[in-house]
Amino acid sequence: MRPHLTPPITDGEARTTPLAIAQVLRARIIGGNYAPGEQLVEDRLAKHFGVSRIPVREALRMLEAEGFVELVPYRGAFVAEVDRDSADHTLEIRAGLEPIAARRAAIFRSEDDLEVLRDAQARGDHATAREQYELLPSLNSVFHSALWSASANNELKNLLDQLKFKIAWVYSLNVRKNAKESWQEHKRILDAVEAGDDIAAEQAMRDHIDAAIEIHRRYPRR
Amino acid sequence: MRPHLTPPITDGEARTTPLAIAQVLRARIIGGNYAPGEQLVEDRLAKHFGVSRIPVREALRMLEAEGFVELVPYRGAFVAEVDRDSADHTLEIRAGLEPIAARRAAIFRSEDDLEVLRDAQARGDHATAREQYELLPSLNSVFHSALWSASANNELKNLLDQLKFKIAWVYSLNVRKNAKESWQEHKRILDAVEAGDDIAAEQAMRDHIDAAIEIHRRYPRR
DNA sequence: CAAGGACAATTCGTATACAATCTTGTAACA
DNA sequence: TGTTACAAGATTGTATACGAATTGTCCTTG
Repeated sequence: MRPHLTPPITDGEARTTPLAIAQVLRARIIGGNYAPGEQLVEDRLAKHFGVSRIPVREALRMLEAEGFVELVPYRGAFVAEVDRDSADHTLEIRAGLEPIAARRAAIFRSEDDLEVLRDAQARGDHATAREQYELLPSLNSVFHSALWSASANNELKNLLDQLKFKIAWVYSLNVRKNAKESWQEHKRILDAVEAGDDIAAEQAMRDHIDAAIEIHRRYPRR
Repeated sequence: MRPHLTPPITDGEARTTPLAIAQVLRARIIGGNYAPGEQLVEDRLAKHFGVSRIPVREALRMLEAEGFVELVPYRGAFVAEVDRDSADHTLEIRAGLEPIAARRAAIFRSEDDLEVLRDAQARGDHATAREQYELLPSLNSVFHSALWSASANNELKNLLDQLKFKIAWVYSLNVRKNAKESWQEHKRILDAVEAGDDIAAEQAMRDHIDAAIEIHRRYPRR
């Protein structure tokens, strides 16, 4: 399967070529390999990945929808600029949506959801206690993703899944310093979700996001 | 410009062919011309629009990002199903975002923004008083769009602009009965935005959206 | 008669080729 | 010197053609 280009596209397992290309490009944009505003020339990318321009174009369309590139007709694709303001704006959107997810999760969570949340929480605590900070970003991602799934609102989950990459981009440089507080906040959210207390879950998540934004404001990356 | 296909694509002015096709398809999906779950065969659409499959594919990618179609690799594009739940879920997302926009609008609105808002409000009141209900949906859209612009959060505006179509889809059948109350609520929002009272604006918008959801729940479309 | 496999038909995936458009540099002109 | 016109180069837009995956059908086989 995927006849022409298995070698260059290193991504683990993407069902289609455009998806694989999009993942690589997204990771590079988040990782800062491309300068903001830089043009992504289709032909160059196509040669780089060893494919034709068609799948590259589709990948760029996906990244456009996620806000990582801007597509200008007859001009090309340009890496989006993430200035201080647009970072704030993205976090503000997150602040509007995550509390809703938490509230719903407290109502609709299944036993399986709780399982995953408890597990992520335990691993997070563990890693924090041992100061294995490099593990935290992915554990954090697991915790939040599990909450979105538990919210039983698929549109919301999809939206937050998309935002996730952008938030990762925003946060990319300053990994949150106060890991311990962060996982204490998670604990509070988890407790509320377990108890089925939707109001408390919403409030706990609101506090959690606000704290993250506060930290982000205090230690600006650029 | 747009060499090959000016006649079939009736859209007003879209800069590129895929955009024009996407607009037509979106309108048809919202308008109920395609059954939910129905497959949109690229070849058929291409012939219908008098273009090749390439621009059709790009249009479908856009609609996928907006949640109107589902793209399955090697199977095709299918019109999304909007059941009762997913409609609720979309409205819930809106309920999370619009109050933020209103709060920010109260802080950042320019004199031009206020101009547009006052104008929309006046026209809405006028149309309501004369019972010209057919004018209300577009005026309502103008009012809300102006608020999003005034919020000075471009990411939020883009997101709400996308959601707009889906919300239109959700509401498509039952135009809100109580137009008068709706525009009284707008008035309250506008007053708060004019006064620069961000807390009041946020609360007024929250009430407005909640009322809309309540109506929607009371008069289900399917 | 049910289960499994070969095959055909349909549809998507993408490589190639060429047309349309935009940008930039240059030269003629006021 | 500043401005416009134009041509060349680069890049995107899309039509065509063919390869690949999926699905359904019909045949075989136990």
